[in-house]
Amino acid sequence: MSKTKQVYLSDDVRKQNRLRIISQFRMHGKKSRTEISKLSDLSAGTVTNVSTMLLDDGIITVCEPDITAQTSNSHGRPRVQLELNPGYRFVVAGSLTFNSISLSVVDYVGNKIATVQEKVSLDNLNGHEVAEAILSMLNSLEMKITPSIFVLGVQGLTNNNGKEILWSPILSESGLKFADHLSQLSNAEVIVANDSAMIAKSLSKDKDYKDGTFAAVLMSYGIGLGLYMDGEPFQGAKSSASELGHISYKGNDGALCRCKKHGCVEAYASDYAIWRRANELDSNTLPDKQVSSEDIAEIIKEAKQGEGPAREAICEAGRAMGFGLAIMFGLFDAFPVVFVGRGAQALDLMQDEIRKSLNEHFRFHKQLDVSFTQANDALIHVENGSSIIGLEWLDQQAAFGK
Amino acid sequence: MSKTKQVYLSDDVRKQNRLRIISQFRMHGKKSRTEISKLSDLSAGTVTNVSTMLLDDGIITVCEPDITAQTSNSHGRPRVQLELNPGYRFVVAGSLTFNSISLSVVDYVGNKIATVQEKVSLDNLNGHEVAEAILSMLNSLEMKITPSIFVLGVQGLTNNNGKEILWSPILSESGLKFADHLSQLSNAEVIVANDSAMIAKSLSKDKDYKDGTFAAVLMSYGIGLGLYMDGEPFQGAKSSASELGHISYKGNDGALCRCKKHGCVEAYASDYAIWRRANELDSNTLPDKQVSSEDIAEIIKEAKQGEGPAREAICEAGRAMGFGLAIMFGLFDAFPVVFVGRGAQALDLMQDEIRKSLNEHFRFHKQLDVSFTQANDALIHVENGSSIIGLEWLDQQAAFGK
DNA sequence: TCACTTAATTTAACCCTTAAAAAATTACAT
DNA sequence: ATGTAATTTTTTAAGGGTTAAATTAAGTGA
Repeated sequence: MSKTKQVYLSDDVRKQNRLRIISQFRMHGKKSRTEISKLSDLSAGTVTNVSTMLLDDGIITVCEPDITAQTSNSHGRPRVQLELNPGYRFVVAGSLTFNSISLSVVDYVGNKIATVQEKVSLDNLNGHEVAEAILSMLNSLEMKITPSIFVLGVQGLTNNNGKEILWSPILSESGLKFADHLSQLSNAEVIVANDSAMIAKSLSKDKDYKDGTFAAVLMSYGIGLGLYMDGEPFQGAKSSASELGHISYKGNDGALCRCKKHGCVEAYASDYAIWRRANELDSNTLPDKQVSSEDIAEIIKEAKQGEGPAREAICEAGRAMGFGLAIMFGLFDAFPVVFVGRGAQALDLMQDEIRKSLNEHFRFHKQLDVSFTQANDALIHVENGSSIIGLEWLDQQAAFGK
Repeated sequence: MSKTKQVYLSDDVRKQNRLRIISQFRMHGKKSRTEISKLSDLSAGTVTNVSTMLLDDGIITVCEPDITAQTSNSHGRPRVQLELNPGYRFVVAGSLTFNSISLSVVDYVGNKIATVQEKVSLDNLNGHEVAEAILSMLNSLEMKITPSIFVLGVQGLTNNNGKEILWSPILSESGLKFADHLSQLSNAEVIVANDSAMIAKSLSKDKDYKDGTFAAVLMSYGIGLGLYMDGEPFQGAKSSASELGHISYKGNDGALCRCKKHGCVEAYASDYAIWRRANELDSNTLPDKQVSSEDIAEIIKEAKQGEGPAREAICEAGRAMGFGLAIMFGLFDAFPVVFVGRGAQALDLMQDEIRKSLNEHFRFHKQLDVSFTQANDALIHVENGSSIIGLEWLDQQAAFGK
């Protein structure tokens, strides 16, 4: 029944309350003790005690009284605003894609204080070399800070523990204990996570999706899926993302997929599939070209102009996607979907096909009222999600000590 | 961040520890204070305090010293065994099927103290009448106890809150707020839950599956699915079970499904589908006959004797099931499956086909080492799972007070 | 300057846990 | 029988945490 050994000693009460107060600052930014007391439902006394400790530990700081705020025109002792101490710890949030590494240094408040991006073909490098590349990029920034944690979004399958890249299209090695490499070199915590899961994490903080149930579908080199149920990320039993891309859409006489089987959703809805179809290439061969954002933009432009192979490619992608969603909604219930990535920019063009296909394949007696939206800048969301993960990890450390 | 308002006040510490101790008795049966202290990781003093309260509240009782246990040949003050008080509260655990209601009265320890089963065609009754039928069956037992909670397993889709039957093949009404009907008449708590979910709950207490990840697949009138991930039941966003039966297996030119669409897994793997195929009927019509256990047993017998329509029906069911599992495993990762119900009795006959189809449709880069087992007596498991749910509810009430 | 208001801190009471001491209850040796 | 050792259970005292209430701090306004 109580699997996880939970101890409700006074000591843990204090730790829980530390986290509670830190979380309030994380959510709301600058707040006075009184406000925190109300928000956290803890007594004023407790907030005073805990804040004193957090101040001592350098986790929060006292804000300079805001001169611009003029007379507060309120009576009584003025509130003293506190906030998370930006310099307490630092997160490196990053994203690894097939041809680039991009990193951001984020302070404890969540401000991005530096960014660096480099074109690198990762498939030539082994785990150790990737780790070295990351650190040398970081060194090039010549910052005087030491990051406490790296969080990296990667395309592909990662282990639930955040330590291994089980498989990734952008790396030659598979089953890579990547975190260990970087961890040893940097002496910091390392978490590797699925890029779509990071996008979903980022979106989950949007007020539209907060505490809700939704899916982020990343349409680019492959089809990624990040799922939130009741505000909590959904993960597979052992590995990261659920596979939407490799649902069998057309059976084994369908188009060739990167996974070497035929008929997967990905073989119709990913960027290479759309490009292949738009260029009227053989659906039984994989294009050896890396499809670029410009290629997709071009196809979308053509598709908008009317009937033709470009339009047909987009529509077929929509039908495959609708099928995949129908299957997923059957297993999970239906929920809003946010499309992200290059392919998502064609959402308005393919939305009708998605819905038609979804309705055709969706089975009875569940509600089917879902909204589709489109989010731009997949990369920003990956980094943002990674940074949130990193900050949450730091909050845990700050609350429960090390 | 902290969505659910969790209060870690001293008051709740006591309540948590009450639950912790109750759970130990629930798991291990008769135990002395000393043993509970070790098991629960609470100090002897706390266990004494809490047990005293639990004894006062009638939640636990002192066991009669076991005369047969002879000299304990141990020095010191003998342990006093305590156990859950069987008479503290009672659960009615039941199962509603298309042609019967079956109920068991279970005491607080978990002993089944009475059972009653009746043939009733539920599709002629409305919610109120079903509730009345249940209570009159209970009255016929002439027991002097008042149940505190009813937990009923039903085929079909139930709401996550356990109060509504959203859709069930055995009832004419849909969107039925069934719990309210029975609750008002009985003045007790009522939970309605999906039958497959109850089967999975029951199996989750087996040592083979405890704390694990597995699926219970009920093959009978339809295809039911009960899922456990890391020892926790998986539910859809709003409604109960995930749908394995209505995954599109053959596309819209496939066999007719009860859901009025074509090509669902259920249209090949459910008992009516197997019967239809074995009897070489048109796959575009639904048999109006309710297939019985005997019908299925007969088909299995024939299938064992060699090639022919019976054998082919079973194999086709296996292929459909394998396809459904492949889809599911893609989304959730692969895990052991327990087959239950009439159709499951053909597991040995269809296992090869399931695995072949599974391997064919399962997509790359996830482990695929799953065990298939077969559990008999679906009904027993439904009732057992329901009873566990009821007892857990009572434990919560006992710990946190009302 | 004084009354008034609001924020933050301190105080006193209370709850719960634990470790240690005490009490209870038995086995066994003499 | 009786005393000693062993073991379980209860009691006690100390310690940590929380809260409500009282107090102190720090402003506004007349």
